[in-house]
This record gives sequence, structure tokens and C-alpha cells, in this order.
Amino acid sequence: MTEQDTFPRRIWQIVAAIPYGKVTTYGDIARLAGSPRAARQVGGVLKRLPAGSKLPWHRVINRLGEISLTGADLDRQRQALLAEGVEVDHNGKIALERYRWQG
DNA sequence: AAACTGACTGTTA
DNA sequence: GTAACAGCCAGTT
Repeated sequence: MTEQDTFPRRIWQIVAAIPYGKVTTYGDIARLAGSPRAARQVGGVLKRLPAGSKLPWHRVINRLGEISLTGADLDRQRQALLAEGVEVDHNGKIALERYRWQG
């Protein structure tokens, strides 16, 4: 097996496992990936996703239950979440206790 | 190799 | 409720 075990690959695998209609946080993904202090790097991986990726990156939000993106990007993520039934207010705030995914 | 960057988080005030 | 700071650590220059 020539498969490498790189940080981005672990992140991609975890994000791919977030169920439809659920969300999780950067910190939780980092913890599941085995680098509990690498929440920032999780954001870095998602930011650099290959164009055309089918990963549900929009299901990842911050620990306060808010979308971390701004401007047009925030709006895109909000629309993607609304489209799968996640309630997001106009500021990008989500009821984390209600939609949180526990891997 | 070294410096810089940042889709984060916890603490402090 | 806000804002400022300091750790954090993998990717990019």
C-alpha cells in the first residue's frame, strides 16, 4: 500500500464522514485527527481544497457555533447549510447543541 | 532552512 | 456582551 498518512488526508476523511444536516467544529476535527491543538490547520486544509472537491466543507464551523468565513464566502456556506435543513441566522450563527455531530 | 501566514481556541480583562 | 493576547502547528514563500 503506497497510501501516505498526511495531515490533509486525515482531515479530508473526517470531513467526508460528517452526516448530511449535521455540523462539527474545527477543534473537534483536529481532535479526531489526533492533533487536538491543530484546529487552525483544519481551516487551512479546507481553505486549500482542490477545486471541484465533493467534501462537505460547509459542515465545519467554529466552537461558538458560528461560520468563520466572511462576506460572500459566509453567504455561500450559509446557503449550503440552509439547503440541508440546518438553521443559520443572518450572522452565520447556528444552534450547535442541536446540529452537532459527535464522531 | 527560516520567516511568515492564518476557515482556531482558551484565557484574561 | 466585547476585545486583546498568546499559544498553536502545518502549509506556503
